[in-house]
Amino acid sequence: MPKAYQADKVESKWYQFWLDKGYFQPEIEKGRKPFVIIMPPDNLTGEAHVGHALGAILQDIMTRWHRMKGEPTLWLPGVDHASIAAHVVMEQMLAQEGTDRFQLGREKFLERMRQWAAECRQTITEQHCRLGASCDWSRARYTMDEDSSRAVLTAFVRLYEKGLIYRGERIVNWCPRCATAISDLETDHVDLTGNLWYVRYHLVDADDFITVATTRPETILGDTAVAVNPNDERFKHIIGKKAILPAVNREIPIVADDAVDPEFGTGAVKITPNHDPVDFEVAQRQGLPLVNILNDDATMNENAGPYQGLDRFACREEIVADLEKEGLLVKIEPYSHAVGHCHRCETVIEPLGSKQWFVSMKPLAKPAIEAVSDGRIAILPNRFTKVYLNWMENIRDWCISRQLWWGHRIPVWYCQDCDEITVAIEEPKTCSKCGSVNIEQDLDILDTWFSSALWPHVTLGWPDDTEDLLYFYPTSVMETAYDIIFFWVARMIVMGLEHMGDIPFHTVYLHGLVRDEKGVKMSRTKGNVVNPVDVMDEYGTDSLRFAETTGITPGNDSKLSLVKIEAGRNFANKLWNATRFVVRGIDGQTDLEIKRDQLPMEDRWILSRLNRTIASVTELLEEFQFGEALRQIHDFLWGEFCDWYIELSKNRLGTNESVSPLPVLIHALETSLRLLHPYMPFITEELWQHLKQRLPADWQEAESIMIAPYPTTDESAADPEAERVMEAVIELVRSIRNIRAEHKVEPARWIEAHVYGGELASALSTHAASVETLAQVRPVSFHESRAAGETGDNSLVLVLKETEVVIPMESMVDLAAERERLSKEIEQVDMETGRLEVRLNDKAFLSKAPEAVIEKERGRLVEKKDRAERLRQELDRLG
RNA sequence: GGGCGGUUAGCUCAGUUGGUUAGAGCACCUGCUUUACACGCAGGGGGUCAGAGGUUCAAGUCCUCUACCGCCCA
Repeated sequence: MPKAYQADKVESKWYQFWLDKGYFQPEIEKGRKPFVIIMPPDNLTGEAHVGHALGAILQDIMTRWHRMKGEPTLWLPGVDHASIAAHVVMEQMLAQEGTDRFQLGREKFLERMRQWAAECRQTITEQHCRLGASCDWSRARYTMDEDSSRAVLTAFVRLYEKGLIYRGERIVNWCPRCATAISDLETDHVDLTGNLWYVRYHLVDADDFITVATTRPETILGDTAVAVNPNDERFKHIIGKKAILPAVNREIPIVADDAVDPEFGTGAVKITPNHDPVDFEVAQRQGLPLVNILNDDATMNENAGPYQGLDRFACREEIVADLEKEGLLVKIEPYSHAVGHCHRCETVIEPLGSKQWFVSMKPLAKPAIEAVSDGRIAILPNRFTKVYLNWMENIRDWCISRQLWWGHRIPVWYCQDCDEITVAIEEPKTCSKCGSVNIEQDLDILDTWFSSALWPHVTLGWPDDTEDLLYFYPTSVMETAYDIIFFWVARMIVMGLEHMGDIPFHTVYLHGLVRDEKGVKMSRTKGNVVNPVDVMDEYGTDSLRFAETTGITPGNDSKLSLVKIEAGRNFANKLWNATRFVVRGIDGQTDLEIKRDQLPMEDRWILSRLNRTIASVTELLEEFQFGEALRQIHDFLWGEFCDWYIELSKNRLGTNESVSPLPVLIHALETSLRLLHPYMPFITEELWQHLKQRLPADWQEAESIMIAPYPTTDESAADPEAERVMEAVIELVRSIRNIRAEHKVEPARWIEAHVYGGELASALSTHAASVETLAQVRPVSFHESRAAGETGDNSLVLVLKETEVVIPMESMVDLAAERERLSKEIEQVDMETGRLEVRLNDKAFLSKAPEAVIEKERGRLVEKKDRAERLRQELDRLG
């Protein structure tokens, strides 16, 4: 084994090995509960991003853990066609070629998309392999493959037939750049400072006028009324009269409507029903006509009269200028308001009256609310439950039609002869009512999220009753980022319940967003995206996996920094070398069985500590506390196994005098590797194989660590006595090292030490050799207690928890400094003793605190008092 | 306007049913070619847990309010 771990030389071979062995594919074992994660399908456009990597890493951790526990484990990967996002990217590419999708035509455009999609899917798959994702590629799905497409159409038809999908004329969010309607969720509201323009409308047949305020003066062209509040005394006299619209000179009525807020602007508002959701409702109540003034690209249409052909914002400027010329512009006030922007391309959206397809959400939401509120689905962290319920309880109908081409085309055909609409999964030849062949399919496609909402059951085979669907549904965990809880998670719950009659998953685990070192959200436009492949190339996959999972907590954002990645690499290297050390010891040894009845104390100690670590890590994994579980594995391996157990073992390895530490070294290391495997699969496999290769054939049955059993606790390994003694040994060594450093004793110099161990004396004395080596003390002697006057004047005395160390070392002793050191320690202990005494004299504490707590405090007090006493004696002795 | 989260060592963050003297990594200081590892070893310094009030025998942890930062919804 080389001196340092080289990830690039090691990682490449194992993924292929795992694939070849078919470890990622579960066996269907009827009667046994499987563990199932459906991977959130990656966006076609979603190039390598450490945020996606985090999701994949967490899912892989869960998957590998459950697989090692022996459960039939399925992690099903997939890719999403990302309709609108793909459009944006492809249209940019086309623009660079000086063309656009309309020039290209629908069929040619789709052909280009299919080619490009195939390349993207390849890249996405390779990235997952690099990450070590142990997902079942044989079940990989793509939202546009034949089965998925049929499922999407089936869902549409069934919902339509149940009256849960309908077509209607509504105000939708129109993105002029994407040239499509988008849903409310895809519309981001951004607070912008604009203006409130006060515009005067003359009244018909009267020398009077009414002033309205608007943030969008260009919409004046689409006004069909002015509205006032019916209770507003200022305007009562003009209700029913007519006003003249500036610029186009159309006569419009003045109506009264409760929706008008008398506090806003002048109290009179213009009504533009085709371009504002509130006005649309007013128009419905008041029977007002709709006038559309916009083309699909947000230029003004023929209804805009002289402004036809202008872009909406150019039109705004011109119309304001014209109003001013005519003396109709009363004033301009700065005004801050929320303006909708397209989630994908950040273009200002236009509210627009339009005929679209909608999902009727209210009836569908009801069971989805129940499933979460009654606990059948748990959302972690729990605070997102309220967020989910709040959204679901105020749900609005979902606009699912998109005027785009890349996606699932709406399975609806309109008869040109009788106006009947035919809704079918298979393309019909004739109208279902009149039999005419003169039918045309709806030009629109479905929102990508409509197909994503079906993902858990579709990937398992729905609408067919496949073996997979029967066995793996409902799935276990949905692991994804919290920013798509509405977009995706909520809708999956809705659709899973609707189509399957059962929840799609038992637990939703939401991870936070990965930000850059400064805490800024990564984005391509900001150029602060960390490419996981670059990190893996330089530091190895396991370093990235460590960096992304260390210190994380559910639902909280994390920052990815080079420091964490380096920490991962350093940890990997530490493990590499620890294994190198153990492996070196194996050479030639054959008797590697742990002999329980003759184990020295440090062996029993490390096994006891290992057992505690397993128990704790298991508990944390069960609670989805991945960051903390990793920290504990790390601390055990580095802080206990490497720092102490390996060091302690060195003395014994060279000799034949004592029981060989090798069996325990191997056992503790190998078990820890299995404990760590879900987090750092490559290095643990490599090291595990190094061990396996050098050990007897029957040492481990499994041919790979990833299918070896996950460590379980062993009550018989718990050994409090060994932990107590070893803690004392460690304390001993540490305090001697400390005093050496304080007195600047050269590292190579041996000093003498006498240890007074009380009831631990004989136990401690068996560690004489270890204390010698680790603390560089020789000779060292062990005694029970120190008789008065036995200690020479020129000795340092260390007063520890249960023990004392006397170091006779004339040249080291500076009496004044010693007194100060002891006084400081006494002061410290006295403070603690004081606190404990106050507590233990407090009747309230004694009567109300649990007995166990009181006992613990009593024990501590005895201990502290004892130590304080011994420290004082020592100070007295120094005079 | 409603809701949520954060504020802990110089930096990044842990600290989950309230119970020892609040931890880690990095950074910093002092030593070290100790026969696995300088991607390392040993030792050290560094925190009024944002502020105020409250509940409790006991509060970083629970409650209320305030400040600042961030997010979501309308």
